[in-house]
Amino acid sequence: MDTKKTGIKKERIPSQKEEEGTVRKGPWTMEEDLILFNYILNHGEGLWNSVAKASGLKRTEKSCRLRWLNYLRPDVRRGNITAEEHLLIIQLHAKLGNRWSKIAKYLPGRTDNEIKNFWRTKIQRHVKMSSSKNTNNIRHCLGNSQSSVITATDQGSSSKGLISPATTTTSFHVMEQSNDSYWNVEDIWPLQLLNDDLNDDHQVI
DNA sequence: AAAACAGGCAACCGCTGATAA
DNA sequence: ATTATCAGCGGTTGCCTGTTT
Repeated sequence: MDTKKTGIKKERIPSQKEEEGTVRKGPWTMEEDLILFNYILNHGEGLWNSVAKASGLKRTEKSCRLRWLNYLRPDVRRGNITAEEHLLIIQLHAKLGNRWSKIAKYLPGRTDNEIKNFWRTKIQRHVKMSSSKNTNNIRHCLGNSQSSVITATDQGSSSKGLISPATTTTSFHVMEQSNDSYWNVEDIWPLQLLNDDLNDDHQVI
């Protein structure tokens, strides 16, 4: 999978536009960001096809949309995932699976891409590591629904009342105070790492 | 000091569902 | 009912940077 390790690169057939050199790819420049930002400021979100064309950017509509949603949008939060967000992601993932956009809705300012990356880099790796040394930890944690708001077996209760965007910050202390060895707190996550840069002050533009 | 390695993350790709014609 | 187009989603890739050897 990881071409960094395998050295195998997947061949990609360039589209006609790409071959003609009319579509730009790769990292966005500040100029492009400004153009897109100003265009959306003046014309509003949506109609990405026309955004891509009318703004004069040599980008696809998908690229424009992604850049806006993941980076330029004013309400996008920068900086590390907080402890509360971390726990919420774990809980929501246990319930929703890889529905990143759904999970993102419960984390204001966080993008599905950000959460997905976070899960893959931080959580999934730890789960693999800890599962190899203690396979039962996860099952034990998720099956023990008394102390967690959402569990893997909590399929029927869905979103009505148990958890919602308005109640996302509740109940984390309950889990942390439990005497049980939770993989999602003890194994996964050295808390101090996540609190390092909470006050980071990134500029969007 | 330099090379190799690994992690983090932005961006791309392909697929799917919704909607309009 | 069918087809075309658009928007959104999840998976994957590849670059950049920090760490280790």
